[in-house]
Amino acid sequence: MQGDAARSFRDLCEEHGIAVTHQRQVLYEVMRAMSGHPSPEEIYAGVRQRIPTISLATVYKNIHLFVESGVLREVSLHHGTVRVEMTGHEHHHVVCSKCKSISDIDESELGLIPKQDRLPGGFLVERYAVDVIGLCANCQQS
Amino acid sequence: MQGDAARSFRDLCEEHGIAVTHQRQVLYEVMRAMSGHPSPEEIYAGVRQRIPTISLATVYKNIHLFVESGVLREVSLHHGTVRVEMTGHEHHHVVCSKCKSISDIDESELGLIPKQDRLPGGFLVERYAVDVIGLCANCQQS
DNA sequence: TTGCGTGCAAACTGTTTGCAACTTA
DNA sequence: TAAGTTGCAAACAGTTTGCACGCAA
Repeated sequence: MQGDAARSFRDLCEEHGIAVTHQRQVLYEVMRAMSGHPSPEEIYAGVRQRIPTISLATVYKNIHLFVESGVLREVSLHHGTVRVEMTGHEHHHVVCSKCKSISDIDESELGLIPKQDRLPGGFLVERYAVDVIGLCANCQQS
Repeated sequence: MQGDAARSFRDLCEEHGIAVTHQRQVLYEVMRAMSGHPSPEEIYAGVRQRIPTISLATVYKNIHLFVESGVLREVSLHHGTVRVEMTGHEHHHVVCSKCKSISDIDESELGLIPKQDRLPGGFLVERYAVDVIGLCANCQQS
């Protein structure tokens, strides 16, 4: 397992021509293990458990690098800080407008979205990001 | 026209129990006249043409107020700063992942999205916000 | 008149940058 | 060894807050 993850990360770096450093490897593993949509601070806290001397600046620099490489995806969720998630299976987000909690929803649960590859005007579609906004079960009570 | 806008703004304030100040009225009119998804700074710049002494803090405070009242909607678009838009006809957003430009797209142009009022788990849906992410015509050339 | 709203300045938060020391390839 | 990466500290941008004064109701 460890071996597999290490290998694929090594490959990933090779693909994108970036160096394999201890920090990056741990960052990657920590983010893999984190569910949800962690903020840079949360990732920083996680990595610090294994590399106490890591700098927040390094975390930011590598988050950007990973986003550019396509390892991470930047998620835009009516939030104050940056949130990221590992790129993986297609899903969308359910956001409570009151408590701001976020959960994932599978595309199949949402009902099929009629996707177009190209929009009038020549826009080339990469993906659709759907946020379902409303009230979660808890917040409906108040 | 002027009269209508002033009247409806007055009503809006009454509905929400907030005072009608000169600043708020101008803010509202300026934002109405702005197309797209202005940032607080842009709104500030616009209002300053008519009230040069207005404070940025006032702009922020009233943006929050308007968002809470439902006059404005906070838009979440892979951007560094807050963006808002007037609430009005339903539309979604097309975002270029390279140059970060944003344009609106009407729901009808997008193809129908099968909307549910409730999601498994009891989540009560208010609305769907769809971001179509990809490359605009310009950015495809490079 | 009373309380809400404004403007100012200072504080804060999240993020970015410059640079010397150190690792990776 | 050369190029890329790290950690630190300082700089920044956007946003928020506290408070005295002023205006709407």
